[in-house]
Amino acid sequence: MSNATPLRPPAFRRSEPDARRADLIAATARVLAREGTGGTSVRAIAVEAGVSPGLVGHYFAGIDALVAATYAHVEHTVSEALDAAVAVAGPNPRARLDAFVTASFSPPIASGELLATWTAFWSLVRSRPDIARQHDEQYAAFRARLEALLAECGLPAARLRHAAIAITALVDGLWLELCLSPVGLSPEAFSADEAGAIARSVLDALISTGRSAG
Amino acid sequence: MSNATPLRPPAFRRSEPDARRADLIAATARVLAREGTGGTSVRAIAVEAGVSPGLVGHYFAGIDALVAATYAHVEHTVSEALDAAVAVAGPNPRARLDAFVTASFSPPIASGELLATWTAFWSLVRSRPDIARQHDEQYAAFRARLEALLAECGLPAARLRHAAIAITALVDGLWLELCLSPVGLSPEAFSADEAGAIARSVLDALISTGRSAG
DNA sequence: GCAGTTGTTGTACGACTGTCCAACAAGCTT
DNA sequence: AAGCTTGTTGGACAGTCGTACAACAACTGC
Repeated sequence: MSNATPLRPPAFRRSEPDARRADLIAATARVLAREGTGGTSVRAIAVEAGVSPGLVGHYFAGIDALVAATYAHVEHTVSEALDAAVAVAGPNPRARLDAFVTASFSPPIASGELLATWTAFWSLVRSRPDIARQHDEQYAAFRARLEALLAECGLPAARLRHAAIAITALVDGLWLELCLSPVGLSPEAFSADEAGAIARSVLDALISTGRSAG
Repeated sequence: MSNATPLRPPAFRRSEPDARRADLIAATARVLAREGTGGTSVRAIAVEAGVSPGLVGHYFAGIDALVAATYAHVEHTVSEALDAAVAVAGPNPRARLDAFVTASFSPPIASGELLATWTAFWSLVRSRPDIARQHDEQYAAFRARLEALLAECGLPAARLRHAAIAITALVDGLWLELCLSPVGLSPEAFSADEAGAIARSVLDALISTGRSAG
C-alpha cells in the first residue's frame, strides 16, 4: 500500500475573480450565439462555463446583470475591431472612415451570432434604468468616435452631430438587417459588400454636400 | 318566487374566430408594451384579453406564433399609418417622401411601446425558419414602398435598390435609437424632430447627388 | 502540518413556464 | 324544446426558471 488516501485530482480549480468573471461572460456570449435569447439561462451558462449554477449568482447580481456585462464586453470587442481597422487604414481621413464602415459589416462584427446579445440587451433597456444608462453611454461613445472621424474629413462642426447620428443609424440599420437576413437565405437580401458600398456612397453624398454647400 | 333557476348572465361570450384572434393579438401587443419581452407569457396575455389561458393554445400553435402574429399586425398598422401620411402629403414626390420619414418618427410609429414587439420578434428570427421568412417578406414590402417613392423623385433605376436599402436602414436605425433613448432621459439623445431632419437631409444628399452626377 | 479564508458545489425552494385535455356551456339548427 | 356543434373553461402536468444557502474543499499564510 503506497497511499492510504488515494490522491485524486482536485474536484475543481479556483480562479481569480476577474478571470472567472471573464469566463462567465464568454460562456454567456457563446450560449446567446448558439441557443438564442430564449435558450439562455443560468444553468445553460454554467454548463457552458463548466461550473456549478450557483457560481453565477456569486459573481453577478442576476441574469440581467450578466447579460448587461456580456453586452458591454462584446461592444468592447467591437470597438477594438473598429479601432484596429481604422488604424491599419493609414492617415487619409476618408480612407479611415471607409475602413470604419467596411469593418462594421465584416467578421467578427457583422455576425448573426452577435444578434442575440443585442436583442437580449435591448429587451432590458426599457425596464431597467441602470441598463438604459449603460446603453446611453455606449451609444454616446460610439457616436463620438464617428464624429471624430467625420471631423477629420473636414465636415463643418455645425453638421457633425447630425452627420454622426445619421451614419450611426445607417450602420446600425444595415448591420441589423445583415444579421437578420444572411445573404443566400433570402433572394432580396444584400451582402456585406453591398452594405459597405451603400454606406460609403451615403458618406460620399453627405461629405460632398457639406463641402459644396457649406 | 319568480324564478326557480335564477337567470344569471352568461359566464362568457363566444366570439367569431377572427374577432377572438384579433383580441388576443391586441392583448399581446399591450402586454409587450407594458411588461416588456420578459413579462409576456400565455397567462399574462390571457388575463389582459379577459379569457382563460387555455384559449391561447386554441387559436395559436404556441406563444411564438402569437408573437409573430402580433408583429405582423403591428407592422400592418405601421404600414397603414405611413400610407396615410404619404396620401395626405399630396402629389409632390419629394413632399411624399418627406411625409414618409416624418411619420416614421411620430406616434403611433415611433413609440417605445412598440420596441418590445420588435425585439421579441427579432429574437425568434434566427431560430425559426418560418419566422425568418415572415421577416424577409415584411422587410421586402417595406423596401418596395420606399423604392416606389424614390422612383417618383426621379432617382435613376440603377440606384434605386441601394438607395432604398440605405433609407430603410437609416430610418430603422433612427427609429430604434429613438425608442431606446427617449429624449429627456439622456442628455445626448436626439428628438423625433431631429430624426426627421436628419433623414430628410440624407435624402437631400442622396437625391441631389443622383441628379448632378448621374 | 494546521488553521483560516473564500471560491465553489449541489441542492432545495417557490414561482413560473408552455402545453394539454376532459368537462362545460353558449348559441345555432332542427 | 331538444340536440348538436364547438368556443371556452380551468386545472393538471412536467418541466424550467432565478435565487438562496449550508456544506465542502482548494488554496494561503502561518
